[in-house]
Amino acid sequence: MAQKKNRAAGAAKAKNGIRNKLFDFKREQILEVAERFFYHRGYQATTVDAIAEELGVTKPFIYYHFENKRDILLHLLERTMSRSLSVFDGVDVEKGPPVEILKELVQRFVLAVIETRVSTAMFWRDEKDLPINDKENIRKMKRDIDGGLARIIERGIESGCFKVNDPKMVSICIAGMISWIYTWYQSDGRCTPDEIAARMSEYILNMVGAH
Amino acid sequence: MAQKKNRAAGAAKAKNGIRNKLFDFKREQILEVAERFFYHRGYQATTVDAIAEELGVTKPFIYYHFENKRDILLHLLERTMSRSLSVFDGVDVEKGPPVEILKELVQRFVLAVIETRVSTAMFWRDEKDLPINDKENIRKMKRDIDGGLARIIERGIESGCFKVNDPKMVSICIAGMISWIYTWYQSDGRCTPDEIAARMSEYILNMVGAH
DNA sequence: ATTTAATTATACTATATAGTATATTTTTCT
DNA sequence: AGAAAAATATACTATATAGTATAATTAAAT
Repeated sequence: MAQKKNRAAGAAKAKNGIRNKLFDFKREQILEVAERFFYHRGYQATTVDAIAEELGVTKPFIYYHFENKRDILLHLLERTMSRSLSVFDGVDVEKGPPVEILKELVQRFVLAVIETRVSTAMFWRDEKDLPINDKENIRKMKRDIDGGLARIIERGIESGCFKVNDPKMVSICIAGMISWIYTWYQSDGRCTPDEIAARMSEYILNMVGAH
Repeated sequence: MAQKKNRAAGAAKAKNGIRNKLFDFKREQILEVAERFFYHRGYQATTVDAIAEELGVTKPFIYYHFENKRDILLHLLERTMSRSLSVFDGVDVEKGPPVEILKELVQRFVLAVIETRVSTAMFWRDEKDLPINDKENIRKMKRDIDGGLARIIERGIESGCFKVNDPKMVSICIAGMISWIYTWYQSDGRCTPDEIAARMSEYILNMVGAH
């Protein structure tokens, strides 16, 4: 009959706006540190104590703000997912010139991966540490992204501006090539994010035989 | 002054061929189970006890054949690396028609990734669990692969049969797109490995503007 | 100001697990 | 067969770490 002691478990009350903002702020701080640590050391190898120490607090502070360790990972991954899906914001894959739309999507996608590369790495590495239904949730979002790319490629093929077969495989290839950035991008590297985006969109338009 | 008790530490003697083969065979059995477990559960989450139990032996059996847990991971990754590098066997990137060579390399690379997808996943996930100099070793091999691809693309550009800029970035894109296969390939999927290899090589030749 | 509720810390539990000292069994050699 | 060496198991240690019961502190409410 142990009742929950932390706030993380229950929904935040509508009133007390200031307090809730403070609560959210602290959660953000925890997430920021956790992200860094999970990225460099991995989820399993990161201890809750280490996160607490980095923040200058103690473990119960963390458990007051999150239900458990997995809960922290889940929040990080959900944030990354929604950022990735936002690539489609304001873009209607069913209308407009496929070449332009694909180019735009690729560029946005590249920038999103670079921006979220730390959590994207966890995405592909630590997903297995989630409970099954959260895992399924994430898989679905991945499918949505591949599906969006596949649809624009299909339209491009139908309208004759792309010359390529198997839109599904092409879209997986595109998604892979872009996602892969997280394994090699370095902020002090040779190219800026915009340059990378520009080149990759060029390569990808070549790939689908755009003209 | 505790002297090593396991054979894993010392070099195998040249004589006693049968015994060494048996020793190697047992090591292979351990590696096979470890690979499966590391893949599904991750390195950290896999216990040595679990590996032993799956094999129907006990923990000291493992430690007699390997120095420690990391040693097992290291052997798995080294095996994968050398399989990946074998993609270049008998291929001279400095001679012959770039189109044909790139096509051949891509197809081989695809098949290698599919074949070693389990350990390739670990490659990108559990590398961080290795000691620094082993990590550096692995990085070097990755660079060798990207470098080989970049070289053939450079030659293709020089000889006018590829139309694309920035060979280095192109080669990273190619390597990424192919490596990515490990995240989605399923043996009961829609395409056979050969079909995937054929399509990808086509896409990639498109990408570099081959004609 | 005092009471109550929310927040954070101290100090602990329970458990998991890498690695090992030592005993036992099996194999090899003469 | 019997001695020596190799291979494997039993039973243990040491340690790390997720999570918690409870106490102390701080903020809010009356």
